[in-house]
Parts: sequence; structure tokens; C-alpha cells
Amino acid sequence: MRTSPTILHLDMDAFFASVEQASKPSLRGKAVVVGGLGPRGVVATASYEARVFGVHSAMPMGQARRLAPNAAYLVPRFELYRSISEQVMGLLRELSPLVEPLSLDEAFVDLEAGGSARDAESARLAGTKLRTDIRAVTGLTGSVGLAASKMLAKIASEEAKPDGLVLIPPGTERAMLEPMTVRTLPGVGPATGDHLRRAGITTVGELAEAGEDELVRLLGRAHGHALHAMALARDERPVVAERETKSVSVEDTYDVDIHDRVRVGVEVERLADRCVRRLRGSGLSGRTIVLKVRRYDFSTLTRSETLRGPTDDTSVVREAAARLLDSVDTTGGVRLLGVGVSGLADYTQEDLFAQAAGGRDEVPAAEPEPEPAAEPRTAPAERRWPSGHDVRHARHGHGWVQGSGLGRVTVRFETPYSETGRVRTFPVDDPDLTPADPLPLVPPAPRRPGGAGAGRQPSSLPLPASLPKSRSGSGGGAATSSP
DNA sequence: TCTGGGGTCCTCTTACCT
DNA sequence: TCTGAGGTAAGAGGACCC
Repeated sequence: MRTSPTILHLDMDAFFASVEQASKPSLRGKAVVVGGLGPRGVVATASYEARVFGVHSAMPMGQARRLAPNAAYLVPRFELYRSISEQVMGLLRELSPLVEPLSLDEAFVDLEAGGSARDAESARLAGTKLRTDIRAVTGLTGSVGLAASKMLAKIASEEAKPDGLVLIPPGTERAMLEPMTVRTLPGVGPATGDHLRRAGITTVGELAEAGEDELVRLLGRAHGHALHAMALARDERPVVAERETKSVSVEDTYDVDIHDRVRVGVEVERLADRCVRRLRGSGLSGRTIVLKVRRYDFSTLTRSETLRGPTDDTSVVREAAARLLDSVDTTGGVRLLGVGVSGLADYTQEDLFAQAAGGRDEVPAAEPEPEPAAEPRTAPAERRWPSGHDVRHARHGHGWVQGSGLGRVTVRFETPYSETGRVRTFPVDDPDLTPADPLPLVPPAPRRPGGAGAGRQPSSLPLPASLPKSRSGSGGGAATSSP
């Protein structure tokens, strides 16, 4: 293990909720919950104000609403989060070429490899500057952990939350870990935590004392060995910039269990199509087709089939998924269906199955994923005007959907840079109201004084080209044109 | 309370091959 | 020819992560 705390872990604070608060002045300082709003939705992120009420990630939405009935409930806007995540990752890459993103809001950086830090002092400086830069560029806060290994850097950023920086000086690691609960260690979830508790092990110190043989006996070879090393603060895993995708999958949970076997078959076909679209979008093909079925009682089973060669052909994946479905009893109803492809190759090959079935199929590779809100699983008004999404009104300007239903949509007119705005209600088919693209959270840098851009509405956030822009067409002044 | 979606990794069992 | 050992791949399930 290295001797300087030059591995940095960044964790953006309550990322999705913070983005929503930054883009909606009326929600700042308020409880905000982002997640699925259907009857089977769960919380993706809760703002710190909502956490006070006991709301946390992965909690069923119904429970969250009981705990925090006055919170704002919003559907996730992944395109927006992705575009802000790219800005943040860009700042990390200025520190080092060795950046390992873990998700939209988290990443490891090897500062030493980038030459941006050699010792504790320079590492702390780099971390402090990073936090300042993130705030300047995105308006958001992130917590930074610095340590000599990935595990410790991650624990440090957790300790730093929210909006802080923690550096673990080399040599102090074991003393720091000892009193912590085993759940602090990555890889110890509810099941392993329970398992260890029953064996009388609750702290990292007790884990270290238990010895490797005992842990291997309790948890199996790989897990026992890894956990013992971590308890002794030993973690040699390098920061890896490029990770190969191992599988691609799509799944849907249905608001109401599906009992009709024919409908189940149709849904599996649709999932197969979507999965192949994603596969091709990434330029991949795969050999193993996986069908996932969650039944009415939440029991989950998977069935898989490995083909002779990799495929990215819709009809081949459809047919394999249908064969797998034949072996599954769906009596009683299913709440979730999924189709995945693993055993990936980063090339596509014409395969015999497809040729036998009539050649290449019709699904275009570049067709964008439909937005979740466009899925026919919510009521029509909510589908057209998802809570939290941006809109533009011909007379009132830029705003966001506060709620919809009963033929009406309620809009709050404000932008990331305005005061808290006013609320107005319109018929859902009001021709003056159109969906709009999100605005940047921080005003774009001003052009030269008196320049052509002065006084204009800020342009919308540049979204990745492969992602769908809003369905507003050219309506409204939020389009990405500049003089 | 009633449990999303997209992943990764590990373990166990079984089948198959040598 | 039969049998068992050992390796490997596939299939299924489960834990965990964000």
C-alpha cells in the first residue's frame, strides 16, 4: 500500500435531490425526494432536509410519503444528472488521467498518477480546490475523502458528508477503523452484517481479531479473505480508469401484477427489443441471454441460455427469451420482467441463427431510449407533464411542473437564477405550454460586456447528442442557439 | 412498510470432457 | 469397458453497490 493519502474519493451530496434544489429555488432548504412516483416506486435520493424525517434511499415511496407528507416528490431526470456528472468528471480528469467513475455521483482519482499530489499536504490542497471548482462549475457540493487506499478514501468521504473533506493520515488507519461497525466496510450489507452479528462480530476490530480462517469459514473464501484484509486496513486495489461492461439488461416493474400469459410474452418481446437497442448502442453483442422474472410474492428467478456465438440480433434475443419464458411458471402473476445479455464481445458478428431467421432485423441501433416518463405506466396527465420537469409558457416563461392530474397541470415559474417563482395552473392541453430543456445550474459565463448575448435567456444545458432532447420541438426560447 | 433499475461478483450445483 | 478424479463451463441464486 502506498504511504501517502493520494487516493481521492468524491461523493456528491444527495446528488439528484441537490440538482433539483439547485434548479428550483423554491425547493432550496426544503425536503425533496426523487424517485419513482408509481405505486411501486422507491426513493432514489432524499435531500438532507428529507432525511431528517427518516426518509432514505431504497425506501418505498409510500412509506416516504407517510414520513414526510409535505416533501416535494419528483421523478428523476437522468439526462440532466448525466450532463452535470460529465462536468464533474471533467474536473476530476484535470487532476489525473486515472479516474474511476463508480456511478453518476461518485468516483476515485489517483492523484499521484496525475502528478497533482505527492504527500498529505498537496493532496489536501488538491481536494480543497476540487470542491471549490465543483461548486463554481455546477453550484453543487461534494464530499472528498483522501487516504492511501480506495477503501479508506471511500470511508473518509462518508465521514466528510455533507460538504466536507476528510484526510486519513497514513499510520492511523487501524486505530480509526477498530471501533467502527462492520457495516462501514464496503461489501458488508444487511445479510453479511447479520451473519457476523450472530457470530458475535459487530466492529471492525472484532473482525480483525476473528482471524482469516474463521472469516473464511463464516463467509466463504473470497469474501472472508477480502474482509479480513480490509479489517486490517489492507487494500491494494488500483484505481482503474476503463472498466469493460460485462452485461447489459433492462427490466420493468409493473404497477399491477400481470396474470395474462400472452401479455407476459408481449412484454418479454418488448424488453428484448429494448435490450438489443442498448446493446447495439454500445457497439456490443453477447452470447448469453438471461430472462428475469419476479413473481407476485417477490420471489425472483432467472433463466439463461448460452448461444453458440455472440449476437446483437433482435429476433435471436426475442426467440431465446421466449424459449426461456416457456420454462417459467407465471401462475399467480408477475410484478417484474427483465431481459439481459452477458458474455459480451465488443464486436458484432453475423450469426447463423439470424440468417436462418431471415437476416438482420429492423430495430435501428441509434434509436434513443424512450424517457421513463413516456412509458405507458402512469396516468396520461402525469405522463405528459412529469413532476419536476421543465416547461415553457408563451407568456409566463420558464418553469417546472409541480403537479398534474384531473386535466390540469400546475407550474411554478422560476429558473435556477431567479427568486422563488409564482404558481399557476393550466389545462393539460394548453397550447401555450410546452416541455422545455433544463437550464444550466450556474449561469453561463457572461460574454463580453454589451455583446450580442447580453440580456438573453440563458441557453439550455448541452445534453449528450445520443440522448433525447425534450419533445417540445422548436417551441420556446430555451433552444440551444446563440447568435 | 413492502420493497426500482442497472450493474458486479461470488458460490453452489450440475453436466461434460479427459 | 467401467469408474473415479479433476477441470471447466453453464446455469441458478444471492449479496451487494449506487
